[in-house]
Amino acid sequence: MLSKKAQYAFRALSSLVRADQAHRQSPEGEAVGTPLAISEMVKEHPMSTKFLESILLDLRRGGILGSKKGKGGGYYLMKHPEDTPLAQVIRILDGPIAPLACVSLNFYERCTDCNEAVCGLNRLMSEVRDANLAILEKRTLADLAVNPDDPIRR
Amino acid sequence: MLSKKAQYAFRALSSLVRADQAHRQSPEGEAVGTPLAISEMVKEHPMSTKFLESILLDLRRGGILGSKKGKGGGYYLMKHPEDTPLAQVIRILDGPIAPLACVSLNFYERCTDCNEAVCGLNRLMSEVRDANLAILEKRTLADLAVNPDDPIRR
DNA sequence: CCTTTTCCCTATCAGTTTGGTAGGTTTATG
DNA sequence: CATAAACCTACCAAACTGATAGGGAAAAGG
Repeated sequence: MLSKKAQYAFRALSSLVRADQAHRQSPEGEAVGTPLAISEMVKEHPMSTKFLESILLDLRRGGILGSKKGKGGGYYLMKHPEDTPLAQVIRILDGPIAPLACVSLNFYERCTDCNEAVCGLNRLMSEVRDANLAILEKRTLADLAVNPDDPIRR
Repeated sequence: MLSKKAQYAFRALSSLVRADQAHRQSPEGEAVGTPLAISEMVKEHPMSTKFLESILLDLRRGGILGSKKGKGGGYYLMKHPEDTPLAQVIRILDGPIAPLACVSLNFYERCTDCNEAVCGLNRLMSEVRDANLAILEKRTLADLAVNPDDPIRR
């Protein structure tokens, strides 16, 4: 199960994606977006401001967000939404995606008391990991903001 | 990530599957297997006896195992190994398989502050859930005990 | 400058979960 | 009746989770 942390992150990120899209559509749209303040995100998705703050900080340290201080400041996406897979967000906030440390690509830890080469569970959980990654590495922040009722997209 | 509880469960279950197989191959093999004592399982997979005890109790309450008390007693599988999907074991010990309660089939809880019909995260996490279930409902206890180096199976 | 607005940082906290231990009760076997 | 096993309840320390508190540092605008 995703932690509240990751869930809140995805909500805030969906606000940031929309801000990013609006920004890019404007005439003088640049690579780096107009910052969106925490207070704005909380207005859209009611939650503890301080808690969200710590989450956004993590995402910034993780390289997903940039920030700007002072009046008119806030957070913005460091890349195009399509270039940040959901997997990256989850890893920063919740850690491993794999169901076992001994099959994790990014948080690997040796299994102390099983032979990985012949361990049945290891093999099965590798399957599960791959199935998860197939989705979470392909799906990106852009997919978060999509409204399925929108007219056909290309 | 799977809890230690689920991991230990899978180890013990792999012992029980092998005991079950041995039993079925014997001349007078019956539907219900010869019980395997906790002490035997711990001999094979070193872990806290008492902790494993509580896990096996959960599996019995969950309908996966049967038990027999007294001398010569122990635990045995209630069904053929191929008839118990891994998903069932995980649900008993770790709860939901879905990454969000609002997309869980067995532990569903309404999302208080999002409209599920248009929530992007909900849609994406349903995808993840389905990918997981495709594996965990298909793979069974029988797959736990398979040795990939064995000669070709049919 | 000075004020306001914003992000930044550290510490703390109550509640829950996790992994595990202790100690005894009940039931079956020989 | 002794022994071996499952069964049950309670307890515990450590970690994690979700959240709060209280400032500090920097940018922008007057």
